[in-house]
Amino acid sequence: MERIIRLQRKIAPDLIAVVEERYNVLKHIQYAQPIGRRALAALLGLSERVVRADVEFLKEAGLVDFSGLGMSVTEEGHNLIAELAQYVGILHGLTKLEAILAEKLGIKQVIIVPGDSELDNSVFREIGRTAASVLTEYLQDDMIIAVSGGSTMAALAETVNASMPTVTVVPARGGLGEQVEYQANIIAAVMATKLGGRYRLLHIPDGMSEEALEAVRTSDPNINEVADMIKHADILIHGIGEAHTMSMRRSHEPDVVNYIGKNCVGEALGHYFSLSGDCIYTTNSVGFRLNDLAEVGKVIAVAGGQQKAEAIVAVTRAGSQDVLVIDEAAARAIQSII
Amino acid sequence: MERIIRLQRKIAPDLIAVVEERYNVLKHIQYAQPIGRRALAALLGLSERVVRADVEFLKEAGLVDFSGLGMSVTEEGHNLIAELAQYVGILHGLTKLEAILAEKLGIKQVIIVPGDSELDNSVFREIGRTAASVLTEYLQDDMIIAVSGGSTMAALAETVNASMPTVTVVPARGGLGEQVEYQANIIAAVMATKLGGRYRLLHIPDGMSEEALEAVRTSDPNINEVADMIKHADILIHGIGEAHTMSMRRSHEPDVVNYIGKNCVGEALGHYFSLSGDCIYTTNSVGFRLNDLAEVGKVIAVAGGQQKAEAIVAVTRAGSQDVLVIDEAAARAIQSII
DNA sequence: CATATTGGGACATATAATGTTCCAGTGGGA
DNA sequence: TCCCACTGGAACATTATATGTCCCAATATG
Repeated sequence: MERIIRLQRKIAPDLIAVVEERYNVLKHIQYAQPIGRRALAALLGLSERVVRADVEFLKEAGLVDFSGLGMSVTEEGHNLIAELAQYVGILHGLTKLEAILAEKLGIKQVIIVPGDSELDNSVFREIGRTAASVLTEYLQDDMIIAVSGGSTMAALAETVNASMPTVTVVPARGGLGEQVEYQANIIAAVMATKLGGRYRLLHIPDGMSEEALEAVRTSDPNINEVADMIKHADILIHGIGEAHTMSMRRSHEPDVVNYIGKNCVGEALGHYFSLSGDCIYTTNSVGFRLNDLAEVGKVIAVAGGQQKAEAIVAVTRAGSQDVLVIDEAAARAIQSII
Repeated sequence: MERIIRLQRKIAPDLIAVVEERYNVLKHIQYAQPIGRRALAALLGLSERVVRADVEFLKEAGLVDFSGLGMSVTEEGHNLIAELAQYVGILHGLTKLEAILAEKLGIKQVIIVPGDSELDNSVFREIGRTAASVLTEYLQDDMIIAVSGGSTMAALAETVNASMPTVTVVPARGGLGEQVEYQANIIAAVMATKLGGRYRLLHIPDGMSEEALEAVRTSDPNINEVADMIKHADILIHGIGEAHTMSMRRSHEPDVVNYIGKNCVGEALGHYFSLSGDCIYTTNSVGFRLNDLAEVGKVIAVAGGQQKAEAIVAVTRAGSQDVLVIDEAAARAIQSII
């Protein structure tokens, strides 16, 4: 069952919308029968003509009957509703969940990729691809895109597929502590290459002292330039990490790791957040800072896996994300904790 | 699995064509990769633009890659083909089977309703509804429709749903030996009422002697009139019966029943046919005769259940049917005997 | 270097979806 | 009994989408 629906979503994603709509229409007729087209349209929030097209199909399929009083579902239609319920339940579950999470987390749009990226690597890649197509959707000429690091972002960059020669990609923050192919610099370069556009890099390690930072800043004018581009990026697209994992990976001092582990659950762009969404700790670096958010056009967050549920909640509570792309496992885990 | 596909066929039948096409395109790319749009279009027998729309979708879904050499399926696409194979196999199985049977039986169009009408009553009704919509498709003003008797035809008549006030419905043959609601007369009346049209009846029992028939004919001018309408009907729509069952039901003489049971397998419109399609025996009655077939516009045959497989083969071999509506069980049984 | 094929792009046209409006019936309530 | 608000059916202009038909620069292959 689940597998078929996965296939469906992959090979014909627009079809599920049709199925959902027809099921929904049928259900509403059952609920309010006998009911007329106009009343039904008002009930469903659809235009009369669209409802008409739907009910004409349902009539043709023998699922509804027409009479002078209005439409009503046939016995067969009644049976079908019951059967369709669980089918559409799974189908519709995610889009419904998307709406719920969007409201609860205060995000404009939540996109849930079916499956579990921790168990199924194809789901992981699918998150990347989905986020990439969201990005492509917003892309326009001469835009500046800021990207974070991380394995998810790396997968995303690989699947970007558009021609945007006038776009510039920059890393959202310095940070050289990680595996090289997951560094923001590399990801910015990869993405820019895929887009046929330009990129600028930031060669600044995470966690430098204030003094050292200042010294590098003054000695290298490129850094301030890039930092300024980051602050006014048109699109910021970033991953979300678990606070503890990230603090370990970044080799912070043991007491800092401890402090973060005790107080924080989520990390994004070098900021560590508590579950309530407060920024508890920030690594020293050049680049994006939390109060730059207001200046940025669109913010797209990407993450997957139920382990990251708390982290996702923390980060989304902290700032105003526009789009959140997650997998089904994360979505369900989030639903259970908020 | 089967159930979901049944739901799909019911709630969104046109969508399965899309799935099939995309699967087909994907499969052909895999077979001939790397291949270009034009070559692929030629291979598939589709127009270039249509292929293009498909591959653009497949590309967006990450199932194919484009390069200067042509298109090739990604690893994910490769995996998906394997998964889709069985899904589309079932989906496509029937339409493929329709084509096979149409060719082997020499019928213009075979329509297979999924399921087994012997086991599932909804399938039985679905056959009726499907045949009714085929009928509606061909219906035009002032047409004369000849109908046979039988339970399948009764189900069909109930589901007819169109407004055709200028249409006249007549029974294809006399025949009063059966259950009243399954008689051709009643079915003609029901169907005419559903269409808002007229009907004419034939009050002649099956199996009268030649002399008696002649007597009734001369005494009642109405009979010859209706008989003439039948001969020039625009649409003839009839059921198919098992020879032995029908001969019993019609209370023929014991030796006739025996003769039919030994030599015939199929019955339609009072004619009994051998498996090879030869007319072995004909009940005496007024109305349609085999050599009237040429005069009739469209012939639609309807039947269901695997028990009727041989009967269907016999009847379709006998005359030129235009459309045959059967259920999946019958279709598979037919496939195994031809 | 010539050639055939590639993907990408553009644009007119055909087809389908949709918005909008009207109509003749027909129940139910006054 | 009459009126009114509702029904389904139909029509038509408008919009959106799909499709057919070219052309182009790039590129692998000989």
